[in-house]
Amino acid sequence: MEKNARASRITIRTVAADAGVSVAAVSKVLRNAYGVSDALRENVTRSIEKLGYRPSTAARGMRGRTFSVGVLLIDMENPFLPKLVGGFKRKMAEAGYNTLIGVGEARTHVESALIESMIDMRIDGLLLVAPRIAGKGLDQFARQTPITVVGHHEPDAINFDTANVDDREGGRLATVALLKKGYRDIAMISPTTVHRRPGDVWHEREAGYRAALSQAGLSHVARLIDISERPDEMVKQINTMLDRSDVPEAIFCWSDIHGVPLINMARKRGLSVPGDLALISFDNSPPAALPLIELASIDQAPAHLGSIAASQLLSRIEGRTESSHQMVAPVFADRASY
Amino acid sequence: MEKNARASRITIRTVAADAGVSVAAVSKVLRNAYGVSDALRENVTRSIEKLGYRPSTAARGMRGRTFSVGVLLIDMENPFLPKLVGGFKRKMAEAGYNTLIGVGEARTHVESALIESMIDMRIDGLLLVAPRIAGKGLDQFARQTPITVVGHHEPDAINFDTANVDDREGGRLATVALLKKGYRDIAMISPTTVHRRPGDVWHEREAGYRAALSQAGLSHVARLIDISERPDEMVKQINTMLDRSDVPEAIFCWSDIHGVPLINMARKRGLSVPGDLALISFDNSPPAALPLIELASIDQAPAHLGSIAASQLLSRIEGRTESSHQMVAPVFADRASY
DNA sequence: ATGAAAGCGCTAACAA
DNA sequence: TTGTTAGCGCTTTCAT
Repeated sequence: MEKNARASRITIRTVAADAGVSVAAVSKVLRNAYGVSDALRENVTRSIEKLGYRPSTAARGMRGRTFSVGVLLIDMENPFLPKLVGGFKRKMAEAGYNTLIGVGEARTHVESALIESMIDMRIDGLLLVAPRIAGKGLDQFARQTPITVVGHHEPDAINFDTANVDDREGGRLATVALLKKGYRDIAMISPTTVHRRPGDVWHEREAGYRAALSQAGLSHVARLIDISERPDEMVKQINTMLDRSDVPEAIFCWSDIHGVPLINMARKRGLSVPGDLALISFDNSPPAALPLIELASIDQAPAHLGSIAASQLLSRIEGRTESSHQMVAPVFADRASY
Repeated sequence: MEKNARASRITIRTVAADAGVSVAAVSKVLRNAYGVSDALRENVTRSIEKLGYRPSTAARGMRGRTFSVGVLLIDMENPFLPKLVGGFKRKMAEAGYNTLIGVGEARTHVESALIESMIDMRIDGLLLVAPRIAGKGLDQFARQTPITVVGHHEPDAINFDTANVDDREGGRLATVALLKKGYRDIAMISPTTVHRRPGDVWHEREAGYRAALSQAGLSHVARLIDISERPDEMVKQINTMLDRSDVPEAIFCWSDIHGVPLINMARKRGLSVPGDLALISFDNSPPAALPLIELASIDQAPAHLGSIAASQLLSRIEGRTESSHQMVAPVFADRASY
């Protein structure tokens, strides 16, 4: 450290000296520990405020809790995420916890590094949002810190919790809505080629799509159209699809990430949505609701989901060991795109 | 801690024992410190890898660096931010630093709590993006950790650095573009009533707007239209504005946050943009580029800005004490909205 | 070149 | 109820 001239810190010892008590006494007041007289508490509190003392999280982390939790986001660009994080953060704040966020960039080694780094900082728990790491990898980390996962189903996991929208039901809702309008040629757009693992949300959404078709006796029309996660490739793929002669009547798109560009590009080509192409998507992110877009979408109630995840994490931190796997009901954001 | 059965940690002592050396030796290898033989280094490195040892950031923070930096974001919703953070994060990662993000919600006390919490975790430096805290408040924090500020001008600050787009020039560019098209009745939309402090970006953008009008001999037409930061109020205000009989010919909007809803609502009402209303905005965030929106906007080169901020922070961490205040040139993202 | 030992700022037994 | 004290996992003199 080049410059150690940075304001010399006020430590627990400074406070103890000022209040004329032991450091243990100050520590107890800090932690609301049992067995402190009102007089002592008040005395210490006064000193703390007078000196503007703040306990060092780093030092606390070496023994007890840091009262900080981490969130690992798959990326920052998905406009669906802010509300999720907001709901989580609010609930954690009520319980006195700070929320720190890391971005995993959908790359497993970035994710691992970040998770390890947060564990090494002694955060008290971790929320993973649509992590690439799954199964045994998660279990491994769950041994080191309480973990809740959102955006990935793993109903049999016992060492960590999950909170998800019922993705299957969401896929079913969307498909049924299209069927009710009389569409029969209904395709689904989804990343079908990369990173497929059981528990991934697009598996579930696809299952709902197939279930709805099946129930309508239309299993044979099921058609999956692959889409890349890279923006430039995605644009190409959408163009290719729209160029073809067999453009579906209706499309259920696994996420607004792809649904919003699709509706934009289709209309820009002069296609009428829903006239020439009906479209329902997933996530109900803010862009889908823009007046010029009006894309029908399945809402995940993200703030609520975040709040549930926070509750799970809090109780894990408090010592719960049985796993909790929660699902919330999707809500159809009905708009004129189908 | 209820459950301390969590896998007992591999510490520096475990490694030292395994390698048959002292903890000091291991620490030196860890930090690439001076005076370690190749044999010892290799020996220790082998043990570290064999045991899968990772140093505790919390413990490190008590003495040396944590190799983690914090980012304080004003919010997560602004689609302009991800690229900024991405550029910053990439550069910091190259230098071996981890990036942790906090969200200040545009509320000074949330910001303070978060900054303090990050300082208490012993992060090595801090990037503040459009903070509400300014001036002396920033100086106070800058005494405790290296700080770089983006999205807020404070060219005279000596204890921290700033990196910004030339907001004034951006405002000028936008206004000149409107003037060149022949518009004369050009208004600016900006939050004029709340939280105004010198250095805020909208001051600068407004100055550029006024400068352009002035140069065209049109100072007298300058008209500021206030806009709220709360989404619901904002919608009301835009409706009110569009209801009036004196809707401007052209509008320079301080940010896409408001420009995107505006162009949506205007067109939804049947107004042609640019036919009935010309519009140029600021930030060039992804929604502005959507085919159905095509909103001309001033680009801040956010990834570059983030990268510059990272360089500043790194050199501060290395001990630089003179301040650095950098500006990058704005780029006009020319689209058919004016 | 290597190691012993004294902290860093806290928490938590344990004593008083 | 309060204080003493032994760590937590590291870094960093200072000896050797």
